[in-house]
Amino acid sequence: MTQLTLYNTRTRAKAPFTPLDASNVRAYLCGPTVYDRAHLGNARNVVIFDILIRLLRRLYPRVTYVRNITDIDDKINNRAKERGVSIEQVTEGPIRWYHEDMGALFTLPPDIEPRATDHLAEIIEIIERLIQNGHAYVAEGHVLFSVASDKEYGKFSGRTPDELIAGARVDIAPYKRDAGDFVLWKPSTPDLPGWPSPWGRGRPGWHIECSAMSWKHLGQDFDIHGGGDDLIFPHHENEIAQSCCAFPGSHFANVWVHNRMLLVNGEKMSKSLGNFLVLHDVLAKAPGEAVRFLLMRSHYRSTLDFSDAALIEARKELDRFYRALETHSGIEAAAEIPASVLEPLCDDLNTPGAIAALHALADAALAGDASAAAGLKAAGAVMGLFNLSPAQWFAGDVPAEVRALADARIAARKARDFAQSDRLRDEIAALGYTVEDGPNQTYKLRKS
RNA sequence: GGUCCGGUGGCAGAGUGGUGAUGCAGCGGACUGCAAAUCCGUGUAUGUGGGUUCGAUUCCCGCCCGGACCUCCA
Repeated sequence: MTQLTLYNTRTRAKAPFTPLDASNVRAYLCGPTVYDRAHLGNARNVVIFDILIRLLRRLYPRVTYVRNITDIDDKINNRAKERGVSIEQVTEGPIRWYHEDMGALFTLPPDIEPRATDHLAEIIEIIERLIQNGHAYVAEGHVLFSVASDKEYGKFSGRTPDELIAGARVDIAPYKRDAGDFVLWKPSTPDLPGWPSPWGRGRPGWHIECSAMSWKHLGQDFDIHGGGDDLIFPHHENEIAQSCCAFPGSHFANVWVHNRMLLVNGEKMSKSLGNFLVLHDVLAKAPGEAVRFLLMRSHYRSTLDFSDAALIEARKELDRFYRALETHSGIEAAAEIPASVLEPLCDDLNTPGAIAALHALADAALAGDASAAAGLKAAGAVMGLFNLSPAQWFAGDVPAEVRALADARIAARKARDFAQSDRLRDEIAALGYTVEDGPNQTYKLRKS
């Protein structure tokens, strides 16, 4: 079995992956805060993790994949207040859209998709433990984590408490003992959603829900925790602090996998900059698999600058793979993933390297090598590619009108009326299709 | 300001201490009524100045440029 190697943010180094329990690899991905449509950056994160999960499932008998939904959040509260509706009414649409959009990218659903609203008991228990352990304190109705109580605090993201204070750009709440202390629980006014707690009616802070949900579903220690690299600080630093201090002796996640941010026109795509591309809009102008492929064309730890040109290129590359599969139509995927693909994937998810190997397989398949086609299909499965039949990929459901024009064109060609034949080809092109002639008066249509 | 990452051909994008993958685009050719697809051939690159080395794109240092985090963000 090929050994999987992953870059671990915690150690800032690549290392062979060793599961805590090889019979059940446990992984957690920070999921969406559901108040809006998912954007393309969310998609990169989920697609990359999807490939990791597929790969792990090839390498280990069982993988438990947990991806949470954060449905408690001030932005959600604000929307609910603006619209005069419940938070459930705010989150219901975004959750459905999220599933639809991620499904369109052929990402696998997680095994467990816990919601913050279902884990108040666990959240409260962790906070109580932290207070008991002397890692948290109550102040003016808030419960705060005391960073000074945790000598490990800051190590993960590579910063010192001094740096945190120096870098603080926000007003420091007067009830905080240290500038870096963060909220575990905060009071809710009557007009805001709230839950009963030993500290009064309130709501959890931002980071605690992930500590609670990963604990509930994966245990105190688990294998892999993923997310975008903008979450390293403060989100993941705080998750580690909360979980490790609540459960002395535990180490929380073993390996931390962070993908780099997606850029648009050379700038980070973010909600605060307002330059984010809504995934749903991108999916409207390109096939989901092309979007997926685009997101794996560069290594997950390097920046990816999105452009329409890149999206077109991604689609063209997939065309070639589908053409190779088309020449061996109906072929079954090989039982084994070709080593030329598996090796780069196992080397810290080197998807561009794997794609290069895919091209070599496609070349061989186009030259008539059926085993290469079977290997291509197997390799595609672990990367979440080739989900459609070649006919679906190229043409989808061809309108009858286009079919009729193509049939008429074949008739014209039979009669050697090439002027008419070319006119019909132009008409077909105007409807968005390209017609390719095959042997013996056959043709193929594809979307142009 | 502090911390960190990166600069590879027209574009996208890997690897590697020893003549620089892969794709897209381009060019020439085969095939085709013409195309499309496919096949064959083909040009162009390691930001910059030093250092280490028999040899550096790869390691080290300076410089320039770009990006990220330090605040809600995947």
